[in-house]
Amino acid sequence: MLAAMPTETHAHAPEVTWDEVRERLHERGLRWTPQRRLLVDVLADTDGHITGAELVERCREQDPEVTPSTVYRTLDVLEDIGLIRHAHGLDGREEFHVRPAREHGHMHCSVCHGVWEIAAADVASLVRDFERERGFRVDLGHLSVVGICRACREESSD
Amino acid sequence: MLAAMPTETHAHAPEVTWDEVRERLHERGLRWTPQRRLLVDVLADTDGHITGAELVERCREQDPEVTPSTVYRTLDVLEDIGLIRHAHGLDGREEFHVRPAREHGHMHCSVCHGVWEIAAADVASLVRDFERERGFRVDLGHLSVVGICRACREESSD
DNA sequence: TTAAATGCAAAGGGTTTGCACCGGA
DNA sequence: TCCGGTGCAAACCCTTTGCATTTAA
Repeated sequence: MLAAMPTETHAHAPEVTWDEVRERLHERGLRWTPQRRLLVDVLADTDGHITGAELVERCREQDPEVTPSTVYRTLDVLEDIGLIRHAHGLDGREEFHVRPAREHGHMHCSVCHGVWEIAAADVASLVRDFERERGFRVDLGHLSVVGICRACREESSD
Repeated sequence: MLAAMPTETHAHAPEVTWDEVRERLHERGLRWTPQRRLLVDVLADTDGHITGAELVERCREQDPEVTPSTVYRTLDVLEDIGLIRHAHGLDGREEFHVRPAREHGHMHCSVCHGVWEIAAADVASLVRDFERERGFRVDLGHLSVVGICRACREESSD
């Protein structure tokens, strides 16, 4: 697994940046603990999405003392302050993803289980249509499009 | 939901009707048992979507002898023959739905937890765009759009 | 000091599996 | 008869919770 490395700066300021986590917590009377720091480090190293169980595992690799309960409780807190967000993967499990500079949905290939991001622009007309025709406000961050990716289609000599 | 137009559905399992279930099973050397009959009856009574756990419960209401393992195993079989299909609900749990005459996706309101169908026509341009621009074949039956419905938006004095 | 956070262990909930028996075809 | 299906119980996996203890602020 990757070692924790310096956080990359997010070009387009998300609501909360890694550097701000500590103060965000403090603002709410919450605390900055070694365990939270570890989890935030792990998250900062994560590209895209990751399940709670995987996060638990990665944290424990670096510090076996960390318990699942702490990880899950911290995930809740981090979601509250807007650092991360969760949606559901192909298998239905929760997948957390780092709050992106730009909100986006996910495209899952049911064959290779690959996951790609869907930018707002990619589904702009969908969002617009749902809004206009049904008064439904699409939650892009929760949008999940499942299907078969190009590579897998070609592989199965489609 | 709105009746829609001819769908450009993808080649999927042949449509299976309730009457055909028995013979479909037989074709594969599988058996038609009282438990399967019960589950099929329950499914036939179900409008839209339902979780595995709920199906277990409904079956047991009618016949307490039925066990979860049988229900889940049968659900697998029924999905194999194309009678039902599953996607994931808001909470990430599997939700089965009766194989519709017309394949469709689902729209979930994260406030009231309402669920509506999305017809192929409603997302035709999305499907087309993904196909053309990414070579990605969208699985409409697995499409899940989460957001806030009109009623809930109005209720929160939007 | 003191409430928040942690570790531990146990519970939970939905789903799956191993196995011996049962029963459709 | 034969092999698929069933019930049972236990296992599983991920996640949550209660509670005593630790610790950040």
